[in-house]
Amino acid sequence: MTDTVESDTSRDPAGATTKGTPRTPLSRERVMRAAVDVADAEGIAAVSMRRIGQELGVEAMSLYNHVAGKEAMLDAMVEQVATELVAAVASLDSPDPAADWRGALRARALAAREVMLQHRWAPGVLETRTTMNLDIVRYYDGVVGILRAGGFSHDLAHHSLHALGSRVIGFSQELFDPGDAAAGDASEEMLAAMASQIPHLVEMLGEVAHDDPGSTLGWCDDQTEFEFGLDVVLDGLERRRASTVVP
Amino acid sequence: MTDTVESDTSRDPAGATTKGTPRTPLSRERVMRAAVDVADAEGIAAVSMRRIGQELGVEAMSLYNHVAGKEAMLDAMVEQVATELVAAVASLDSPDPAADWRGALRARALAAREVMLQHRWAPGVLETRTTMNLDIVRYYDGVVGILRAGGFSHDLAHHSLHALGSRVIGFSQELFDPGDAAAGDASEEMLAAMASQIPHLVEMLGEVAHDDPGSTLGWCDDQTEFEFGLDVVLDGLERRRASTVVP
DNA sequence: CACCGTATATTTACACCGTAAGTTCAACCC
DNA sequence: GGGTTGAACTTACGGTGTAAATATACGGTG
Repeated sequence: MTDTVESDTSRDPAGATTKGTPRTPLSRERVMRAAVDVADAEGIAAVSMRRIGQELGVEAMSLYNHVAGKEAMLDAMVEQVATELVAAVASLDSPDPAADWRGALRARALAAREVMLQHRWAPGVLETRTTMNLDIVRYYDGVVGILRAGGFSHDLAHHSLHALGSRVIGFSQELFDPGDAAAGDASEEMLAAMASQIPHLVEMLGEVAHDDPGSTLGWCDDQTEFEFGLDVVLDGLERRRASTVVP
Repeated sequence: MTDTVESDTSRDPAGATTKGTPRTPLSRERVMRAAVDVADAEGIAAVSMRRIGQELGVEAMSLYNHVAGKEAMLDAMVEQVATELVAAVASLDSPDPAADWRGALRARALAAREVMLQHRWAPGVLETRTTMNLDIVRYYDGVVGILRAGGFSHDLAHHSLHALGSRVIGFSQELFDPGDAAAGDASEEMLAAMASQIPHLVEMLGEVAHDDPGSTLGWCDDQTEFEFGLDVVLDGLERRRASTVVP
């Protein structure tokens, strides 16, 4: 690295040129990091080839030297999340599955959830992937391992995977955020006006809001609800597992 | 309406013109039906303004006379599904919720599922909607009604909604179709090669495939798995409900 | 009948998207 | 130096959604 002749070439963002200055080269690594950063900060919709090229001070087409295309880039993005995911799960001292499969699985799901919360775009992208990702599959393999250790038959383990669905990997889609939706405007009086249409919901909302005043309609604690749902499923599975043990 | 001079103007697909022939006018109704049809037949990706304009023998911009924009069109599309959904639920003689809330809820979810299976694009689109749809909310209201009749507190009913998630509305996303994914190519020997990476999955797959030979890796019966998962959740909820009844 | 307002359809245009193909150019090796 | 090579750039094409201006036909009124 000759120390930058500075013949004004000034601020060429690609990092280069006209003499001597070695352009800091692009790399798959850098591309992927930029893509994930943009997605984290501005949502997956903001991720376009031109946009993340611009992020790196480079033309869109240059990215194609390191990524096969957008679809491949999305694949690599979930790959990155998957890596974080296995890392989070690895550095986790969960209960021995043989003694407490529920605790082990619960810990896993919650660890996964923490990763997912840092990449809110990941669930949506994950769903659109058509090719599987090895790390994700390994994660599921671990889940099956826990179930097996806990005394599940293969068949029941298989059903359990389906029953848990995306919860086991740290998320469960919210159809629409009741906060956003209902709070569109005039939330309360609007709801009152619709009372005849949706009496049960209005009544329920009224009581829940009353019990926990403040933030009128942002009434759902994501974390609480996630854990509740997870526990409900785990309960149901435990019943089934226990009933397979011949008495 | 002069009776169609038929001066050959022939097959102008917009239905009109050059003299007399009354153009069969576009209508929000027709636009929406075309949109849903295209989505059903070719997937949501095929739904573009130009494409569905062409479907109606009309230029893309003409659609804007009947729909505010694409986002509004997607809204209307889920609205259509929601209408089918409430209709399906209405013409349903489910058990009396007061006597059998689980049966009532189960019937509802399965009826909803039947609708969703005819519009496979609907779940995905539903998730992207930011504004709520009245019929959908009404559907949820009915769910709460069943829970209440079954003896759920408002609080527990609320948690239950979250626990059930999208299952109560007839679907639960499959992360990726194990059939498609694993069967990418060389399914079996590839799996054998990965056995060390994902031992539990391979073992499970082996056994399940053995028990139910044929269609090597399309081993998951959607309907069965959906019902299993639904029942697991319903079980867990019943336990919680029962434990709130002071003995 | 002639006219004109109104509603509808079309045309044109723009800014974005992903990406195939061709071109420039700096860095390296002989 | 000359040639090679590979990364970055430029250009171009067909796609998207949609704003704005334009053309067309219909219906009611004089």
